Amino acid sequence: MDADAGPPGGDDRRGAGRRYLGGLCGRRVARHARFDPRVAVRVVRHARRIHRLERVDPFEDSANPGGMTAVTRDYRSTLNLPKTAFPMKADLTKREPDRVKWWAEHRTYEKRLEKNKGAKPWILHDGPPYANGNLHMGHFLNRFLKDCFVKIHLLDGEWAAFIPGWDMHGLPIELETLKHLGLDYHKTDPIELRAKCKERALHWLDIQRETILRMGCFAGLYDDPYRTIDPSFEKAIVETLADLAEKNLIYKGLRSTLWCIHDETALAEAEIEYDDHVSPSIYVRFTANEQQRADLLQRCHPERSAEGKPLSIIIWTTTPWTLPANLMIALDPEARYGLYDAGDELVIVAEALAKSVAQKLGKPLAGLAGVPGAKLEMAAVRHPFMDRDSIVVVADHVELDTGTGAVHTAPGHGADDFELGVKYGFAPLNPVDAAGRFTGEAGPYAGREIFDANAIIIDDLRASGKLVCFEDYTHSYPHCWRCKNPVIFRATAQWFIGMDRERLRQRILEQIPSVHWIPEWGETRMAQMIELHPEWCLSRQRIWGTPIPAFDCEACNEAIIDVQVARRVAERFGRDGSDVWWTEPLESFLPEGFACPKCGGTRFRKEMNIVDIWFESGVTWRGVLVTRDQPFPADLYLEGGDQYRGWFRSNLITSVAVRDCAPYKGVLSYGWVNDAEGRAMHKSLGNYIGAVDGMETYGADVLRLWAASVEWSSDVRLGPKMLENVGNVYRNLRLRLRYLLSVVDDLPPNRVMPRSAMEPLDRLVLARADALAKQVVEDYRSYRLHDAYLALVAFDNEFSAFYVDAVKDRLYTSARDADRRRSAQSAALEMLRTLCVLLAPVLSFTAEEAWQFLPPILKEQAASVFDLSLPRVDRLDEEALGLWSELRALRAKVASNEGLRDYQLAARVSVPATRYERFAALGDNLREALIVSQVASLERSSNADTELVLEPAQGEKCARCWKYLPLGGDPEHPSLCAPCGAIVRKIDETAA
RNA sequence: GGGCCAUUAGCUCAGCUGGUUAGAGCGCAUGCUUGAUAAGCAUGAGGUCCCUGGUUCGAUUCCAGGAUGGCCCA
Repeated sequence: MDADAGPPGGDDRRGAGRRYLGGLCGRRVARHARFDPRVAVRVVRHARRIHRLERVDPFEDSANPGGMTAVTRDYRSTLNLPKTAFPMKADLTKREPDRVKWWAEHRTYEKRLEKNKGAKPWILHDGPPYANGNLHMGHFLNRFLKDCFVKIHLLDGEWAAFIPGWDMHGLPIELETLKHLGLDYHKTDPIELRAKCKERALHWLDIQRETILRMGCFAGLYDDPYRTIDPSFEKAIVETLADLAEKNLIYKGLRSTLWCIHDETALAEAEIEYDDHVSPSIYVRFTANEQQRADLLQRCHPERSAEGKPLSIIIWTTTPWTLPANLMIALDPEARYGLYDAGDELVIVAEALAKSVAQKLGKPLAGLAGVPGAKLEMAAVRHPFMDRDSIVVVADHVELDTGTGAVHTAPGHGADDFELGVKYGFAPLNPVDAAGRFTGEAGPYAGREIFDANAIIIDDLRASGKLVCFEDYTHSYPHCWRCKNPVIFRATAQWFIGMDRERLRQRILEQIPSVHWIPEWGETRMAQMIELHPEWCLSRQRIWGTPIPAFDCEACNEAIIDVQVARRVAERFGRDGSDVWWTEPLESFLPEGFACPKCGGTRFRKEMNIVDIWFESGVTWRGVLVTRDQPFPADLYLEGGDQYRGWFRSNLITSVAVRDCAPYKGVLSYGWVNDAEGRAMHKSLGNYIGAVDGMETYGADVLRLWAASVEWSSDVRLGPKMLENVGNVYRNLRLRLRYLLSVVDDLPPNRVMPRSAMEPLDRLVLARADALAKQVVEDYRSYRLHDAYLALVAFDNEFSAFYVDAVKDRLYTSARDADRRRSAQSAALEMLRTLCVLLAPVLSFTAEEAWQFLPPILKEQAASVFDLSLPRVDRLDEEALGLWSELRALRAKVASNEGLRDYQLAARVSVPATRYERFAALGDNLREALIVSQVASLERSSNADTELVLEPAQGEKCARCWKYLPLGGDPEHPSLCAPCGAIVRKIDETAA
């Protein structure tokens, strides 16, 4: 027996193909004709096709040895070929906008939510995007993920009420508005500016909402979003402030705050960006007077006499303008500091840095003595140009890798410095005004702009001999996130949340482990964020925001935030909005007879600071979940990883402060969207893809599929090549849906068969589909979108190449209403439902489109794909799954057999008896699955336990079904096999 | 500079607690089909598992150090 027996003439066919193409390859055509290479490949394939149609098929010849290819009747019209109006070409950019309208008109989301009413709630609480500017692909990912998970939970039968929102106050909008309208901040009436800001923010909200809807996010949701400018939201903000005041967590105090002299406002940590900046780096002598010199020498106990040389502590700074505010010099208490003879002077610096200081001095240093920094505490030297002393203190933030180990300390101009000032009892000296000019306290520099003063101070130091050295120094320096100018530290009176009052920080840390963090490292990340959180500065000196409901006593200047007053203000804002703070007199918010709790005064000044917008978005749990009667805490917060420091943190702090409970049960974070090379996208780099551009180029569904195809728990990449890649996968998925639609097209509802009545192979494929559904649903429920994507694509492939290819014969050649055909169609219908519902959360547009092309009578109650439910598969049919994979392996073996390859219908396959028996239950479906004409069992006695035997099928090729069978049973149809003959006869009779 | 994350085929990704020839989809090449047809099927070529050490009988996997990129912070 010749197992390699293939159809005769095979070699000729290959030869013919090769001759015709003459080595032409797609890319060469492309270069020549200057088209898209993919188009060129199609051109080549088309050329081959034409060629083959014209040539004589040697296969046909061999089937009819006599060469009598009698041109018989064309039986094609008697087949049940697939048919559907579902277009092959997606035309997403054209069709998607219509679908958006369709969903809105059909109120698809509202209806589904209504249907799920009373079910278990699942609340994804929306972190508000900032209503300023167009949306980028990071926003796309954000919106897609939220939409996708909301849809998953809706399809899973839960009450997934999602309330989207916008963050609408704040400096960026205020600045954008001023710029857009060409207004001068100082000359604009606050109420007018606030009105303009509101208008501007609403303008951006509309644009962003439009974009989000275009993404396929459920319409209807967006009719009534929450907005931080809503009176009800402002009320929640002020109520929270009142609660914080009641709980002793809010206070006004002088603090060294990050301050932008350009925008004239204090900045929160979150409003700072670090960027390289060139600063003047100077080493400066702080020289002791006679008495101080004696004290220092006594502390050091030099072995040799120090004679009469002047003694200085040398400090290093990169901010000369802070020198007028210098009050102290900080040393590391444990590190050793040396007293050195530099020839004509004595200097004190850290021993570890003496070498580098010697270089700066340009003189060798000879050690005279060494002591730990602690020994010098409370010693003093003279300020280089102000008429006062600078006191030596110790601190553990002193670094010993740069500078001199003696740190210039100005409590008015640095966080560490401030803390030290508090510790040693120095009130911060702040000789700089809001606009960055020196005040009278800066002595000779009064009136100068601080950065301009750097050069003058350096010149003066040089002239007075206090300057050791000066050079440019490039380092990472904090900048204002808005205006990009370098910021400074400046001590001002601000409102704070006391992170360390009432064990707040500790209480927050205690809540963190009870939250489900995805990925897991989110837990340590958040703990870190809380541990590192400094006192939270709440106040901002701008007007586009919610006022802090406080006031100062005119008599004693006491800053007052009174719980009862704050609650009255909250009520009032809830009715009329926060403009009333500007339009109404303070008295209208005070209860009758209110007096200063400190001095009894009755005249007050309104606090005109507004609250940090991070605080506003930080109370969305209250402004949305509580205000709109949603369950608290929410099931999930879902944002980019940058929000551990932002919204995840701000909500956690305020919620624990007020309710002693995290506002979320789970937190899911995703990574950054970078370009194809993994670099951050920037408009200036030209690698930026806007959300609207992306959708107009590729279609929202392709972008949605992209988002599911990448592993977004860490950073993801996005570029044209990837989107083309995903586009191909999209096309495959679409065409499989299309094929299924074309199969079920003529299936009458009363002929839809239950699984139990189906052909064995159809039951197997549905068992496999169950396994898919089970996995995908589990993945969906645990937010593993990417795993679901992989499973769907893999199944899609397996399904198409194995099952569909096999079942075509049954679908096309059976009698139209034969049970064996209706069985395959019923399986296809079930498959279609399963695939549509599984794909709907991701490919919302395409799944809905496919569903709408299903014959209405087969849709049952589901007007939209979102009326379906995710399959609930409790138990898998393991036996069927085992059989399925064995069958696939057998088929692969048959199909990959050299010689037989590609000509399977011409073959008869004999399989080992044990195998054959294994598949006995499949009946004729075994032959069908192998796509051969005949299957037989090998004799038990043969030792071919693992071998297949392949031989030419007996009989001839039926002109209708193409299987090899005995022909000619019916004289009227000599080229047909018996079953085909009977079917054609019946068709002819009906037609007649 | 510090914390965290990532690095597997041209691209996107699998690879469970260490164990034979590291897998999938897309792309590419070749062949088949022309009854899913601007489609379908089959086969194949692609890998220094980022690098260097260490632990181990054995490392893509564990440990340490480094490189590159990213986020967050200084």
